Formats: sequence, C-alpha cells, structure tokens
Amino acid sequence: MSATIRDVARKAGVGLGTVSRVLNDSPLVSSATRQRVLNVIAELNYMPSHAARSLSLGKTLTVATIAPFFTRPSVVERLCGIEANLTGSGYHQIFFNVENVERRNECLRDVSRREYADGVLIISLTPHADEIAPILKSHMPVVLIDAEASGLTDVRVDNPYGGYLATQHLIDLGHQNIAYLSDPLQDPLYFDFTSSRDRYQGYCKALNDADIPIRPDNHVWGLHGRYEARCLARNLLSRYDRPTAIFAASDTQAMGVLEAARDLSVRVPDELSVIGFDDIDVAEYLGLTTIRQPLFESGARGVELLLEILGSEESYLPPKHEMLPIELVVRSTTAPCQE
Amino acid sequence: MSATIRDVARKAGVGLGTVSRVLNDSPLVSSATRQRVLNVIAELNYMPSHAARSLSLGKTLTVATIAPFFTRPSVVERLCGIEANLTGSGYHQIFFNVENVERRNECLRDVSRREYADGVLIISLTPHADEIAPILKSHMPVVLIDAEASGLTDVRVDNPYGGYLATQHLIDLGHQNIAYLSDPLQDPLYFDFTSSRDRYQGYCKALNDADIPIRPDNHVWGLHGRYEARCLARNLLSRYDRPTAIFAASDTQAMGVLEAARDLSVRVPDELSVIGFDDIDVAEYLGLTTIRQPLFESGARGVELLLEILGSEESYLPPKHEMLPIELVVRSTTAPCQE
DNA sequence: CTGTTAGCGCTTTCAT
DNA sequence: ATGAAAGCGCTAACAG
Repeated sequence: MSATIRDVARKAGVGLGTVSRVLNDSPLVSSATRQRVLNVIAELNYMPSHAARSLSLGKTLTVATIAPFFTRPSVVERLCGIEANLTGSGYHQIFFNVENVERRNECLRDVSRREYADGVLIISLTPHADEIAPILKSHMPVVLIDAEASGLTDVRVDNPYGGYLATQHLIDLGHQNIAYLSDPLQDPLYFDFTSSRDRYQGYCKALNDADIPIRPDNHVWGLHGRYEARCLARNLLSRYDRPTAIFAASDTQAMGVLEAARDLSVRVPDELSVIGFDDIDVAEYLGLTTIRQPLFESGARGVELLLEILGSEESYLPPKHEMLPIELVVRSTTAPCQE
Repeated sequence: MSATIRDVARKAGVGLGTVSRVLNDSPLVSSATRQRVLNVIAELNYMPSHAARSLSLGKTLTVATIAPFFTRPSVVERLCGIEANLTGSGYHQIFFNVENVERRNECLRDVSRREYADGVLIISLTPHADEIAPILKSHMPVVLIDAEASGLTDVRVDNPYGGYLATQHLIDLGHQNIAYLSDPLQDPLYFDFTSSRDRYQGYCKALNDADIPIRPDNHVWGLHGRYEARCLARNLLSRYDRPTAIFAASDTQAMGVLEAARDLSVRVPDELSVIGFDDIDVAEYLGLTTIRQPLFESGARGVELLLEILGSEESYLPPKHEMLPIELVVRSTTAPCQE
C-alpha cells in the first residue's frame, strides 16, 4: 500500500497529530515544522486516504447529483460544469440518472439520507412540498439547478422572461399566428419539469402585450424529444390556418419542428419562423434562432454554492437564489412574416 | 447519524461479526439468524458506511474514468453506458475530464496509484509503452474503451474495417475521387487518438482493392471539431479537381463538411457525398450516412469487464479483448457519383 | 506549538 | 455457527 500519515510523521520526526494539522492548514504549527512535513509529504508522494478522512470526520466527502436524462445535450453541459468545479475539490461524486418517474420519486425521497452524500445537486427536478419538508428537516445541503423550491438554494434563469423574449422577437418580425410547442405544462404523473410552464407564461404575456389573442390550439405539447416534437409540429403545420411562427421550448424540440417543416416542404424561414431555447451546441450549426442560457455555468455555479454551504460552519444558511442571464440569439430560422 | 452495524447487532441480539457476515453473504451463518438480522436491517433502514467498508477492506471502492472531452457526443454516450452499469454496483465514481495533453499525461501516469481507485476505465486514450509498464506492474485493473494497448483488457471496434466499409460504400456508388478528413494521424504532442489512423488504413485498403490510386492531397487533417473540419473541407472543395465524396472520421467532422458544402453552395448528395463515423444522435436528424458503432454499449461493457476483474480472487487475469460490431447506415448524404 | 490517544464503522482473524 | 477483539488511516480533543 501507499504511504500513510504515520510514515510521514515518523520520517519527519513529528507526531502524527502535527501532520494532520499541516494537512488541514491548522495555524497551530510553526512554519519550520510545517515546511519539514511538507517536504516529507512531497518526498513520499503521500496522499491522504479519502476513506479514512471520511470515516473520521463522519462525513461522506461526496456530492450527489440527481439529473434527468444525462444524454440530453443541455444536461450534459450542466454536468460538465459540475464536473469542472468538483474535480479537485476533494469531494467524490455520485450520479443518479433519472429516466422515469419511479426513479425520480425514489431519488428525491432519499436526498436527505446522509449515507450517500454530504450535499446534493438537483438538476431540472422540482421537489414537491412533501419532498421538501424532509430535506429541510434533515439540513442536508441541497442546491437546485434549473429548478426552484421554497426554502432551497437555487441557480436558474428567468424562464418567463425567456418565453417573453422569444415570443416578442417573433412579434417584432410581424408574426401574429404564433404557436408554442413544449413539454406537458403539468403532469403529476410525469416529471413536473417547470420550464415549459414558465416559458408559456412569458409567451402569453408577450401576446397579451401586443394585443394578440391567445389561441388555445396554438399551444401543443408532448413528451420531450425531437421525434415527438416532429409529430406535433407536423399536425400544427398541416392545419388550414397554420402558424407562421413556432416557439419551441427547447432546441431539441425546435429540431423536430425543422424536421416537420422539411417533411411538409414548408420553407424556413420564408414560410415559417422557428425559435428554440437553450442554445445547445448544434443550434449554431443549424442556424437556429434561440434563447441562450448559460448551461455549463449553471452547473459550475451550483457547485460553488454547494461547496460554500458545505464549507460553512453554520448549520443553517439562508437559501440563496441566483439568476443567470439569458439572451436572444438571432440566426437564420426566423424572418419577417410574409403574410 | 444513521444506524450502524452495532445498532443492528444489538437489536438483533447477535454479535456484530455476524451482521457483517450477513452483509457479505458469508455461508457461515444459520438461515435463522440471517433472517433475523435481515429483518432488523430492513427495520432500521440500515445501510453500510461506504467509508468504513473501504477503510477496513483497504480498498477505495471507487472506479475512476479517464476520458477526453466529456462533452463530445460520442464520449457522452460512452459515459452514460458506464454510469448505467456502475450505479448500484456499490462503487463510487471519479471522473477525469482530459482536455489537454498535460492532463492526459498526468492522468495516465497516475492511473496505477491506488489512492484514487480500485480500477480505472480509460476512454479513447492510448497509453504509451512507458505508461503501460507501471500499470502492469501495479496490477491495477484497467479497461480500455475505444483504445488498445499491449497487455491491457479492452473493448473496441474494428476501425480499419470501419474505414474500409465507409470507403467501399463510396466506391460502390461510383466515386473515385474520395477524400478522407480526420484528426492528425499521429501527433505525439497531441493526444495520440488512434482511430483516425486505423480508419485511414481501411480507407487505403478499399482504394487499393478497387485499384484507385491514393492521392496524398486527398487526405486532410486538423484538430477534432466542427469548425476545424469546416475549414479543411472548404479548402478541399475549393480545389480545381475537388473530391466527389468525403469520408469524415467522425460525425462531428462530417457536420463541418456539410457546413462547408453549404458555404460553397455544393449540393449534397448531388455534387458531393459525405459519410461520417459514430452515428451520434444528430446524425439521424441530418440524414447523415455513417458507420454506426455501439457507443453506449462500449461503456456498459467496459464496466462489466472491469467489475469482473475487481470481483475476481486472482491477482492476475489474462487481458480480454472485445470487439463490438459496427455497421454501415445509409441515409441521404451519399448518392451515386454524377460525373 | 506539539505528541498522544480515543474513536469513526466495518472486516476479519481468533477463540469458543 | 457465533462473539470478541484488533486494526484499517485519519481527525480532534487533551495534555503538556
């Protein structure tokens, strides 16, 4: 096995408490001995045992991340932000890839169990009231990324405003018949993603502000995914009075819309304007107009907030709420209305 | 804190050695007491401490994954396969996202350090001879995914064959002037990804078999990425005798080629056939003809192989080599040569 | 400032 | 088949 703290102590001619103090940046050690110990540590290529530290501290020294659908481009970006800031922090990571509701419920129920982790990051999942209570009671540090729940720290974007921005852009281009394509706005049997709902608010507000009546049939929804969006959009575009513009709640869904337009030989942007949300990597490739949100950054910032809580002495810190900026990115799938 | 093994023992009226035996499926315990202990465990919602187990066992109980560029779609797929099979295995995970050569070298040098992990998965990175030696000596279980190194277990695909398949498809369509666009074939200062090189072999073989001379200027390379590929392809397509078909070493690069074609108003597939490699998610969306390799599966299978080694009593197991199947997926970016 | 010591929760001999 | 006890490497409280 590799060198232990005892080896270091012996070789440096000090007690092993001193070595521990050096490791933990305790001020209670003279700079002379500190230097000596540091030298030996380097010499022996010593590295503290995570397990022993963890056991002794009574902490797991690991951070859990719960996220739906790891492979979705937007989630990948966020996870990368997390990885970037967690690697080198001394914390281990465990991941829960949520792909169905049972697992969602299970994960959110077990969040507060100390056995897994000292802190947890939750992406895009909104804990219900009865799930929040145990979390709060347990004092388990939790940071929500792209979600919001009373009493919990979060980092997110202003989704209603994003919906407003997107819709306003289309209105500015002269569109009146504007559809919104999204996930189900609420589905207690499903995941209860909230961004679609929030963006819908902005969509409605923009229409209202412009005195454009809101047509219920101009809002269609289905499971998240390109394929599903394609079907939905195909219906929309087959309509007698089809919309001249579609606002998709995500770039992935916007891709489905573009596919549907292609299927039906509807020219984009001449006959149909399309705007997405997220600005994932391929959006630029597709020339997709979209609302950009800082995905990587959201993960990175989430970790920072969590480490802050973890590092704090206080048993209770008031929840923080951080709003990341979003912006309209105009590319080539939106154009003035031709009608 | 939560229940410990001691609580369970007390409540079940047994010694804590017995509980431990139950936990570890030791045969040295009567089914009566086993059942009793199991009941108490369920009742107390007991869960063994990872750290304590780890410390006592002298193992880290964690698996490390080293991979370049976590956000690349192909890597994401592989990582997901890993996550899927590692979650629930009892092992923790740590990730090393390699984004530059220094980090690559550092990671590959430290692979054999027991402090980090009991086993490691390496994606798409090929250890050099001087890096392999310490690994072998340390007996650290290592599984290579999408890479190969003498003495180490790996799971990969037949890249030369893939290159052959792709090129042969183009030849079958009547193309003669076929370019190959890839990463640098070898660059000791870079990452030494080998797939580009291997696929190039297949490319050459297919041309040879068809008695088509290999034109050195028909092979262009640059850093991996859509942008870079776009520039390279633009040069290629601006040539007086531009190729009628391009084989890109990855779908991402193929996307760059499609962009370049669009830039120069070269119609695909009428004037230019394009084939990629990987069959990442967007390939289908783009209608990109490509060589599909099982990415998710590669990660999943890699974990299985690693867990097999980890679970084995033997200190040495002969390395295994697994080849996953690949296949040509014909879509709409390839067509018969018009000339 | 520094050395010594008692656990952290578990596995694993060693007795019985 | 089972209980008792040692020890994994570290931190923190205590004594100097």
